Amino acid sequence: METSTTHHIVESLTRAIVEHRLLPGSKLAEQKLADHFGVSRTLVRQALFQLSQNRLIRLEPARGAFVAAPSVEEAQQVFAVRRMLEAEMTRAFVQQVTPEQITALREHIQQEREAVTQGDITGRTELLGDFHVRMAELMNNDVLDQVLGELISRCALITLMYQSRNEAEHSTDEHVALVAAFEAKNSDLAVRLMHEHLLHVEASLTFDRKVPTHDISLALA
Amino acid sequence: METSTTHHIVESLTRAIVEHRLLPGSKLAEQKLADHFGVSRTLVRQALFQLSQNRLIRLEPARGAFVAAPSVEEAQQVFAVRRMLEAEMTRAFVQQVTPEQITALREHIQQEREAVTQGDITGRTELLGDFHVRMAELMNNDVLDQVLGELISRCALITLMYQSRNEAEHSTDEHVALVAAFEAKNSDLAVRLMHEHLLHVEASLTFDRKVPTHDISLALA
DNA sequence: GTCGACCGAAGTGTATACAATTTTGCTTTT
DNA sequence: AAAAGCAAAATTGTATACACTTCGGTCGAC
Repeated sequence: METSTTHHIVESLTRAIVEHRLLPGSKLAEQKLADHFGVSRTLVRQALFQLSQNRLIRLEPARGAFVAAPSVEEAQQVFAVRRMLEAEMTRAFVQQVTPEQITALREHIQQEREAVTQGDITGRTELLGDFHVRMAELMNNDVLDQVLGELISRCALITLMYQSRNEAEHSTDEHVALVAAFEAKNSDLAVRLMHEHLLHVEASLTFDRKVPTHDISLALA
Repeated sequence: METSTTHHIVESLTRAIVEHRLLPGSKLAEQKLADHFGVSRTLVRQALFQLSQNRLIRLEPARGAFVAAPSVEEAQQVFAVRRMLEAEMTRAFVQQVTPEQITALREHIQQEREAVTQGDITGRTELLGDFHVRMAELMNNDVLDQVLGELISRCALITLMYQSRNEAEHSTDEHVALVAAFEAKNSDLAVRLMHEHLLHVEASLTFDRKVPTHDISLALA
């Protein structure tokens, strides 16, 4: 199962949603997608089901698929879980971090800076989230990667909608401070910095800008 | 989408796997399942895909679906994540716990005891895991429920395989101690007890009993 | 006797056909 | 003119048909 064709459709739709070429609330009609990708509805339906598991779209019985519009509230819940999980992850990370890993994280931060200065909004959002996933990867725990990866991708949409350039720069600075604490093997400091970092990112999202939507009842609520 | 028929198939297969009527490694042929449930392969495939997302089965391209045989190693990774997440969850829980919630947890523990004394292995495993999910539910964070629920169901299979009655009784006793710490609002103690509790459960799983399997290459390895 | 190639059966992957439901727009009624 | 009802079109849900891959076994070469 799990063919590469279906995967390609998932990737393509994911990019479109994350890059806001498809706005929250948009209807995703199966036949139109099938025509566009040159496949049958079968594969499109597989892809849509997978996207619904990633919370990028919403499936309504007999009505179809719609691009998800994650609420700020939902993002706050995700951040609450991230703070719980990543605080302890950070503590464990500091205890087993190696100089090579420090170097790798610093290289990652360099990429973040480039994306921020170049105004690559999608790239910077992805890289800023990936910093945390990189940490998880370095701990040799596949389950941890996966859980954290899900959490981060789950609020990627809303982060994209709400995060400004200044806030992105601030995040990168906080990543720098975190790595310094890792290098100093100061786990208490690292945990505190991580906790505050996540609070800052969350706080930057609560500015209630208008969320574009096609769902009338939601737009008028 | 997401029809009730597909859901029924998922539930039915889940029970069969969790109750060990289908052993790890067993092949799940689409047509046989379709005949059994009186539906087409289409719905069976949807159900199988969903089960693969829950890690209850493994899908191999062009080869089919097989009941998962989670390794002890994988379970250990899940427990490592649970310790991270639940330690902090416990801290937050104690800060906002109410007397009614204490009562509700004690009632839950009573159910655990009944399942243990009656030798209801499936029931006790589910209830022992549910204690942790109940805590998550009481925190009004849907994302937390869901993430923790996934983690717990993910090692339900292996817990069932490896946990003895004595170990189950021990778990219940630890739940009692935890609730006492909640009631005393002693968050440091509660966090420590939770951490140790999860270590104990994990330790009880590492006895390397033989895992029944139909996968020859794995059986001979 | 063992190894390898080929062929048939079985099973999965994809497309298409058909059924059921929803949506839409027109007509009718008040 | 607005609302309700109805019928056709569009869309989703399910089944089936067909293509392609894998698996087992037999036959033949060495």
